[in-house]
Amino acid sequence: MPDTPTVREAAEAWEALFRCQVGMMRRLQKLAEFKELNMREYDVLFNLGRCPSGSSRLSDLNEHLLISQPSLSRMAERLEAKGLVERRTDPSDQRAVLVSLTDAGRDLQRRIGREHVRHIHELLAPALDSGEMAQLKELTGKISAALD
Amino acid sequence: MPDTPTVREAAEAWEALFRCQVGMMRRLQKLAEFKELNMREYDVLFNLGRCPSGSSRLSDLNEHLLISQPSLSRMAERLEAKGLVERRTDPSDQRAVLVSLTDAGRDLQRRIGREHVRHIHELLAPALDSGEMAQLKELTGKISAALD
DNA sequence: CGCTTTTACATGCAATTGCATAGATTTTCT
DNA sequence: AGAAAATCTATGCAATTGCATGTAAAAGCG
Repeated sequence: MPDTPTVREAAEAWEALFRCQVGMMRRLQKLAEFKELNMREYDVLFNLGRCPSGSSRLSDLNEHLLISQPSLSRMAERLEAKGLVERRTDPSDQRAVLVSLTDAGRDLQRRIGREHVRHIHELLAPALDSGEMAQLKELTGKISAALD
Repeated sequence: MPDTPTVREAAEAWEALFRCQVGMMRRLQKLAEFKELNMREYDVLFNLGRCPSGSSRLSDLNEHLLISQPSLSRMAERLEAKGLVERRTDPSDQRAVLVSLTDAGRDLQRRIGREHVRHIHELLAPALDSGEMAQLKELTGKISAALD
């Protein structure tokens, strides 16, 4: 029967997850697709890409990232300078800035994304079978859900 | 029967794991235990703490971290200046630098570690039961193993 | 409605980071 | 052994980051 976890069990599960993430990241970061855009910047484009409305406030975007608010503010500036995103004041809240992908940004995100996904598959497929992938997705999904 | 995973299944599992990690990190980073030492620095002390020999080459240490080699080199400098680690040339390889925890470093790592583990438990326990923790540990462990 | 508090983003500035490279040692190869 | 290649760390330097703070707009409140 599912027992309530001990501190040790939680710590060991987290450590394993963390190490796994570091190991994956170390390999993924070096790949060619992140030559022109590093993972942090790609992550911004990726998050914008899956915005239902097509645009997002900087502050909302920031919730999904590990970087600080000032850092994101400046990254948005740089991405705009590269022509990958557009920034405009939110008409319904003059304080806020809405960011959205330009066509070039969307293209680049997709191009990098395809390579990225291919490499993820290469790294994970030897380790887990189809059922285990589903388990991992479910377990980590539960944690994310519990954090909100 | 365990099927070989599709690209999509791998991508979804990875995305779920990644999001989970970001969510956890965002919460953990802000906590009081990382006021005097940020997570990256703590991670260095943590890795040194579990070195069987008590010390590690910078380059070996670097394998477990996401930061670059020059960045670790300078972080070691700063940690030494804070009296948390010691650095000495590896007698068996004059190029290498062995880093080890000082007593103060070990104490600080343990003190932070206790709080950290407590908070990890607080975040994870509502999400997963004991058996699920074990599953998560095993799945992520398999991935880490496959990466080597 | 005025006044305080909160929220959202930008900016000054010092600290940290990564890239490219150098310096020193070890390893490999012939 | 001797030359060439690989390995390990350090450093110059520009770019990025975070912290503290500033500015402007919105929300809350008596």
